Amino acid sequence: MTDSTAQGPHPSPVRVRFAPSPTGALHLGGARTALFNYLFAQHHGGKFILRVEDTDRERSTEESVSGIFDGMNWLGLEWDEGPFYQSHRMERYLEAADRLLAEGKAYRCDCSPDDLETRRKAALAAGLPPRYDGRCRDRNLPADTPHVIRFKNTRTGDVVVRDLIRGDVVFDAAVLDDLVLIRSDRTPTYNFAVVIDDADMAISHVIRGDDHINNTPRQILLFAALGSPLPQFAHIPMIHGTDRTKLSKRHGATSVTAYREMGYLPDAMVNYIVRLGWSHKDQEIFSRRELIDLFDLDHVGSSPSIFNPEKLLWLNAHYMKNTPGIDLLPPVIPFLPALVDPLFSGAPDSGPYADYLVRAIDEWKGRTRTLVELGESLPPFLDRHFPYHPDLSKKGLNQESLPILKELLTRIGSLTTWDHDTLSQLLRSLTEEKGLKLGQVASPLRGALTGQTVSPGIHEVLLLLGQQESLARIRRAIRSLEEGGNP
RNA sequence: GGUCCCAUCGUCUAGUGGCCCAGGACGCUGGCCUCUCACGCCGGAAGCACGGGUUCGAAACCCGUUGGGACCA
Repeated sequence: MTDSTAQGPHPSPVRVRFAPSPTGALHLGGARTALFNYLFAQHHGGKFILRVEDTDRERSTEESVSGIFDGMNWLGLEWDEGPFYQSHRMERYLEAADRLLAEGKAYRCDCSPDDLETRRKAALAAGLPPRYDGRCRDRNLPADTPHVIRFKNTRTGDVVVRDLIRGDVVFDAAVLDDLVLIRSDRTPTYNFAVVIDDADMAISHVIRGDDHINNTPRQILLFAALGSPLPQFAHIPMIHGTDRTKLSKRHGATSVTAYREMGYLPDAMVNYIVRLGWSHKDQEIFSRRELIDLFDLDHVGSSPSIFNPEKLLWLNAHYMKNTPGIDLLPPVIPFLPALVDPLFSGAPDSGPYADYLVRAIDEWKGRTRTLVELGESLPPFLDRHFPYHPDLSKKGLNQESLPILKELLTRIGSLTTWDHDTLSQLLRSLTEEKGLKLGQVASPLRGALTGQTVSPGIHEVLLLLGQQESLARIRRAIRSLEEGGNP
């Protein structure tokens, strides 16, 4: 295996993590972060760890947790370890904070929010940065008074984030605050819990959204204070909506499972989001195997990208067309409408019904872009009672076509073989004898067979429906024309 | 407001100093194929934000400007 990261061979086994806060569904940005972590782990033969950052009990919900798992499963992003929950590790954070306290690397602080606010404003007014002034640093407050635990930050020098995607990002330590590690209610803050977890889980590479890059210098200092080895960092750019702001609910469907409901295939989704920020030369289509073989951090771009639903649609159409009908059957079943007079009885997932459906899917899948469209196209082939499209008389299914339909009824009825060549020859000789173009026969026939103005090729439609059903449908159209003028 | 990041067609991107008066893809568009609709194929319009450097040479390196974004407050 070749190593492709900027900093040479990994000194330790590759262990990456996806660490969502369960405060909503798995959205496109989160899914891409998870995907990049998954692919990186797979590529390097490492481990992909799932960690639920649910320390915010107010905003975290069970629904979000299961929604995130659901989304990851749908996309096929299997994790090797976890899920771990931060809410189950509260004792661990307290213990780590106590150790820092004992080592003089942290201190208790009882400044009230009001005090803090007053001093912050005063600092601002005096033209100073509005950070914590360190009042409690050396007070050695007793443990039995209400307090927060703050990190005793270094105040001089630079903190350099050696980012695999952005290069070195330099922060002035003086602008970093004495950040709170443990709140007065004994819960850990985000930055503290993350560092403890990443250290405990021996994470080798932190691959996450670049909305976290400003947190990184603080985290680096915490790793150092803890005496834990520093992981490598890779901050990937955000995905934006069309208005170029961070993707959120305002931009419409942003959860990945919403796309499942809209009839998208998980492989198309994966292929789309992997190309948002990552590329391999000019290649657009990647199999899962290729992704694992080719993925690297070197070719992750550094500018944010905008979600483009049109391209996702195109990719989905591509995957629909290139997926065997048999594999499209299970996912399309939920999109089939209820039928009035079905050709088959029973469930559509097995037996002759399933066999027929697979053939119908194979005829249609190249003309539909989503499972929703596919599901909508199938009913005329599954149901004897379909309506006639209002444009059909214009398209040729009208009084003038009556003789042709009757001729078709006779000739098709007398066939003893039923294959593409026979049907093709039948239609060819009929058009030649009558001096017609194929369209003048195919169009009314299509209307009679399907009630639709568009369909797969006329021979394929006949083959699919079978001789008896085709004849029944032609008879129905003739009757309807004779009785009602137009169908 | 502070800190940090970003900047190639409308969008996703290739590009790691000469192969680029910039390549691919989506979308748009002209045509071909054709029984309908798609698919497919061939063609077209469309971009290096701006200004300075560095260099024999800059989309690429540096500085600045402008614009955008994220985080914190």
